[in-house]
Amino acid sequence: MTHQTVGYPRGHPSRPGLPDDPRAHVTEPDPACPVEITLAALRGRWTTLVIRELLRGDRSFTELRHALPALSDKVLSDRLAHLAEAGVLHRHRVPGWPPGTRYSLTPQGHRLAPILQALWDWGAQHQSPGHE
Amino acid sequence: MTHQTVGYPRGHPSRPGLPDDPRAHVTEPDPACPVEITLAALRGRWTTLVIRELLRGDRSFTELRHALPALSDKVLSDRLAHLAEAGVLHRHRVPGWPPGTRYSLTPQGHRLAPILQALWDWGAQHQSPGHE
DNA sequence: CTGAATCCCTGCCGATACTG
DNA sequence: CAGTATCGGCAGGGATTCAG
Repeated sequence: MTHQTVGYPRGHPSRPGLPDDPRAHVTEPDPACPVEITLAALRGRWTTLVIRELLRGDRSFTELRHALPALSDKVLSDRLAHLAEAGVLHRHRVPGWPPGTRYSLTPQGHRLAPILQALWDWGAQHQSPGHE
Repeated sequence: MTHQTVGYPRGHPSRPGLPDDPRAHVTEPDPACPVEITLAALRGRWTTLVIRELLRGDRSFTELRHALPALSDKVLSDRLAHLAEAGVLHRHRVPGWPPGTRYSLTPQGHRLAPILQALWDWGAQHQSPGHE
């Protein structure tokens, strides 16, 4: 997926990174676009479910597998690696035996909560009127 | 992609569709999840760029092609069909010659603006500290 | 002008099996 | 326990071509 978005019709002289921002005027998908960065972080099946689990507190690999039984090892591993690289979560290896790793959201990851909330609200509005 | 998200750590007794909502507790991807519905609407390369153009006003097929030169007919057609089905935009055929079709956002589509803004802001925060 | 049909190629997802 | 390696299937995206 790729994006380069945002740009309110009416003028907000200098909102953070908006219509004034040159990046809001790109004519083709650009991985450096902030919108794309965020959507890239959220992309992938299971991704938001993993984030939801971590919003409730830190978790181990096994706890995540238990919370999402239909999620395979490989995909969970992929998601965790992806989210770690995206700066959404943080790995913490616990020394000793049995070897353990805890996963917790970074501050940046916690800032996804209102976004997920907004996505939820839009989708809920969409289905309640039942226009489709 | 699939999601079932949202769920603030701290208790909000009855926010719209949140931790209290049973759908916030699903253990596997569900297309009926509001979060998934929204992400599905935004999914696809070029999708948010098309929405951005329409946020600035209604457009014709050709105007969109001109605004996004690297976007092929087929993909633009796909995106418009997808967004129309998602309830984001509305087709309006103009009778006469040359045959024309105008595309404009639905009210639901306009409600994506703050979401795209939020996505932008998160992504901008992400890259300014330059942690990657 | 506005699309739909086709073809190919790539990347994601899932299952299975294997290491530290 | 916490992953990685590999393989196959399938859907998405782009170019080209054709039609209303």
